[in-house]
Amino acid sequence: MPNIILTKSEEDYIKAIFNLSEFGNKQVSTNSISKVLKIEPASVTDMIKKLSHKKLIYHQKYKGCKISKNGMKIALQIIRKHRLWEVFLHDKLKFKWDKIHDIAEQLEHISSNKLIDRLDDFLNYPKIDPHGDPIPNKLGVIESNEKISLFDLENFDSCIVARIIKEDQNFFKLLKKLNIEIGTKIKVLEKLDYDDSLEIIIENKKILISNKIASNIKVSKI
Amino acid sequence: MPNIILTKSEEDYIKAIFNLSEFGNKQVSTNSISKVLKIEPASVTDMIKKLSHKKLIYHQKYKGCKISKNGMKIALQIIRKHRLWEVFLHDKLKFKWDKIHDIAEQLEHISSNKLIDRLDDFLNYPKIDPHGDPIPNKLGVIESNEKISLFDLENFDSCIVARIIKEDQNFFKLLKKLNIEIGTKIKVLEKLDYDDSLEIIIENKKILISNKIASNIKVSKI
DNA sequence: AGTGTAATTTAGCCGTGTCTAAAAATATAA
DNA sequence: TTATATTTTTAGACACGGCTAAATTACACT
Repeated sequence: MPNIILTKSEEDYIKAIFNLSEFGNKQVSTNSISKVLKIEPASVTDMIKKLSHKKLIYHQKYKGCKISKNGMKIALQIIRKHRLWEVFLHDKLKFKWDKIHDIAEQLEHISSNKLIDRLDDFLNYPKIDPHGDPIPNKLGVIESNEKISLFDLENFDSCIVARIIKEDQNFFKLLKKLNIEIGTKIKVLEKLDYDDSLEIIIENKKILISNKIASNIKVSKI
Repeated sequence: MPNIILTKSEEDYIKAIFNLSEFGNKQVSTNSISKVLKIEPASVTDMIKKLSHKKLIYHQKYKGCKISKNGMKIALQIIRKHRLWEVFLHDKLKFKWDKIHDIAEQLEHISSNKLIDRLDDFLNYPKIDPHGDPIPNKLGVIESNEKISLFDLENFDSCIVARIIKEDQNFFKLLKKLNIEIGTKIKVLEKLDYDDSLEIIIENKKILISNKIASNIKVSKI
């Protein structure tokens, strides 16, 4: 059980590295971290050294880094906090699901285990956040019920939107405009050969979405 | 309406200076700030210069500082946030009233006006926090219903504890041990001439408390 | 295999917010 | 009123987490 106190910056890096690592399996490049955190590569290198010194990641010069067991535990706790706060903001404070991310980004750095456990209890131990992302439990375990991507459906399949992969704020806004959110029913009409975009029906309206959009929407078939 | 973004440190100083200023009336010494924030006087001087430059306080060399109109507005917003979060922690998450301060100390720095307004609504626009401290409204206005200090009661007066003046964590712990909290009924038996301590009855038990304790407990006479 | 480009690291700088040590101003007491 | 004590400020340093510019390494392509 690592109980190291990290700065906000360190936590941001650990979370970013974890998110880029596909559950700790992939080597993460300095540049990719630089991009998601909007921090220059040179600065990223500095922080990589620091986190590597703290044994939260492994680092091979010029070869990117890999998150350690302890780093992963910490990342999962931060993600847990983030997602629980999102549930609070959405369910209790009635924020719209596309407005909660930035505030949760701040709240995730509040440090008190007791606080987060009580919040979890207060919210009734939710399993997913308002974007459909699974919430790790106290021990960092994620109940993984991986959904299929909208892009992988066949023509004429119907489905319910289960999860929105967090791209960025613009992606949320776009989905809002298209009336797509968790629970929305979608029917696939046709996957176009031309550019792999998808013709779908939402609430009796036919629309076209790109394959990029489709692959970031996870669904359950019905 | 000042909408300047301040760092956590700057906010801590503004709050401390406001608290020491007795509603902006009193000149606040460098040393007193140093003591409450546990930061060396030399560092305090630096920050005073910075805040003075931002017109949040006035500063005369060697003569301490005074909080400005804008500084006061900011301080009141921070205090509002702090106290609303305390209500949340106490009423919703069921934290004991003597455990909430430190967590609220972190939460008060979360910056989102919308968040705090929704929280206020969610909590049903509370007028006081769990320590009995009044909560400023959106405009920074405090509904002041100043209570009398326990120390100022006469022999054989009865009262209800209305407010605990925030001294420090030890004071809270002490009161907890004495079974004194907001709403506790107290009867004064005698103010002792010898050292101004007070003999009081709580739940049929006679105890002795110092004048320092008594003067930091505000009550309503019954 | 050699070379050019992209990724990464090093080196050196800067603002923030802290510190210590010493100097200056103010307050207090003889 | 003068000496002493206390408070406050100045000066100079440092850790942190950024930056830019330059050097180095890795990789991809002919």
